[in-house]
Amino acid sequence: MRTGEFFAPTLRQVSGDVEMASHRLLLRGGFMRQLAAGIYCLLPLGWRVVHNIEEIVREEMDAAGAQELFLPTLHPVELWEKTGRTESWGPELMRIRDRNDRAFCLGGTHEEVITQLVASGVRSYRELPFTLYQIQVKFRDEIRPRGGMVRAREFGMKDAYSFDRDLAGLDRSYDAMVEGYHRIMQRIGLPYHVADSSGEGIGGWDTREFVSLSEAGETAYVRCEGCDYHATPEVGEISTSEIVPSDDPMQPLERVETPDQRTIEQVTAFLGVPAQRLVKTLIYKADGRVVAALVRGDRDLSEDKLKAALGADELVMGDPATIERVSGAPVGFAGPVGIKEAEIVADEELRGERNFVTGGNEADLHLRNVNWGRDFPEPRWAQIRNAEPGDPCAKCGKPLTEYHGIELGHVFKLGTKYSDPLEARYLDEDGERKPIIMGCYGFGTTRVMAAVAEYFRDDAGIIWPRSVAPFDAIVITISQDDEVQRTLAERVYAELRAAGLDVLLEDRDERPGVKFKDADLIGVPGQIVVGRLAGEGKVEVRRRGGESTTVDADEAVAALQKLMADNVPAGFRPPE
RNA sequence: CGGGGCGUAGCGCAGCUUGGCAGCGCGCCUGCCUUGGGCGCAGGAGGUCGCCGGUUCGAAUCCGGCCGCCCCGACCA
Repeated sequence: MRTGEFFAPTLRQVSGDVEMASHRLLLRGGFMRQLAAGIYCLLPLGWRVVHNIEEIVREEMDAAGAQELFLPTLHPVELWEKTGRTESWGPELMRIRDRNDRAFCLGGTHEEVITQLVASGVRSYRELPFTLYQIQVKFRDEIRPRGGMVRAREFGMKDAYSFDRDLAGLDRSYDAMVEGYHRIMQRIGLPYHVADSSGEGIGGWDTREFVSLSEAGETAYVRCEGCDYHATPEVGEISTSEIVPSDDPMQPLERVETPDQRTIEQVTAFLGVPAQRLVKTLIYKADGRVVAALVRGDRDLSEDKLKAALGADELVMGDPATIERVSGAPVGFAGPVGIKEAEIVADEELRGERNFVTGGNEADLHLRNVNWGRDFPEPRWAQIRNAEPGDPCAKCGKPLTEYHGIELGHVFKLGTKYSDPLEARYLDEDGERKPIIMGCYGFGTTRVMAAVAEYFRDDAGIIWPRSVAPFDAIVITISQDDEVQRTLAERVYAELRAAGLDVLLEDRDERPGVKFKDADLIGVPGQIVVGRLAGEGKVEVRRRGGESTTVDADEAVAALQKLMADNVPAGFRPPE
């Protein structure tokens, strides 16, 4: 391909509004253009990168035994109603209507469609197990898209679904997918971690995320340096062995007027008490019954952990009416003392706390020197708070640290969450009809492009790993007017292509600086410069972000292949 | 959804406070010059100032409404 006819409009400047480095570089390099908030055109360069990522994913999915298919983007809304996800997804589900006013949505994921499909095609245990996948566009009406392809409303994703007879089969299918994901990440070359996480909008257990490290990443994770345990804060396990009962004497219970002081910040400021001396009371409904969850004022409640502790299928925040009913006070003053109707679940950490401040279950009232066992019955204890940096690791006791990352892959065991409501069943050898056991496995292909650009870059532009690079190499003439250079460049270009490389020939009549800047910006791994040494038959061979050498034109192909033997330039360090 | 900011030439921006010829840089076109890191000189094209309405002799500028985009925050009692 010749640059003169290749559609890759690079930009010298992009709006100051665009903050994330990968976003800026992908726009500047002509990989993508925005059409609307969170919606992007992939230009030839960007599409080549995504295509390369897709090919790696496709090969590894096939190698793991999965079969590719292609499902519709338009889904009848009734199908989503059957699984209750029109409710749980709410406005994130993109909805449209057809000419007959029939309600459809644009697929944000495909559990419903594929489960219904499989339900209609599987009769017997003899037909199981199998795993299906597709590489498709997904639509999610995100509250706030950001970072270009990091969080878009329309994005590319590979989604796979496994169908098994039983849990043991699911474990095998799941392990095969996890293994495939490791191979995909290794082939792409992006450093990554695997973190325990929660089911979010999909639902399930043994959920893990494949995460690319990035300070610009929008998701926080905790990690144990001691045993390399990684998790999202919502599920990260904290050791409780350090909790010791306080031997502070219990002080007499005190009522304090706190007019209009509802939030933790307000109450700490008003009473002059640090947040860790407060206990906040959060009212939830778990499968319909009311629960009061207690955590220390400076902690975050983990709905995932609370849900697990209660063994609940559904957990939602209490609505204001419920809160007022059980607490007898407007929202903002709930507390455990004298609360009605609600089961009290307290974070284990509170075992070690005495004389804390809670809401008073009366308007404008808080209580000081509250103690469990005396002022309210000993609650049910469970770990229901988010892990934070500094918390001891549950596995080895070392303090957890925090980092940010970009979630690229997410694997779940679903069980019968979708096969039950959609009646995807098979007849087992004992003659019994049983629900198919499912797993699902997502991988964000367009997001990977952004994550790679975020990690592999320098001040001049992107430094693509060979595995996903839009081209293998670019041949640049210093002076396009110089016939010797032009001829030699054409020869090297032809030889590189004959060697099976995907090559750009920079044949524009631009000044050298412009060509170099553009070549660095788009980040093609191999650069061959045909310049003043062309008369001697010599060219310069460079690795973007790496080493360079001057060789005889005859040796250019071999020299380039040697410089590009590694997927990523040796000694590469990410910025910052 | 709450808060903040922005919308002016293909791109990046100034002008708006104090109403009076629509500007700058880059890019683009033509010519000359130049050719190892976003050259130089000369000439030129290119605008419904986001949209609708109002005030005014006169609106990019003031007022109202709408649309779009960006950033921050969001069940924490």
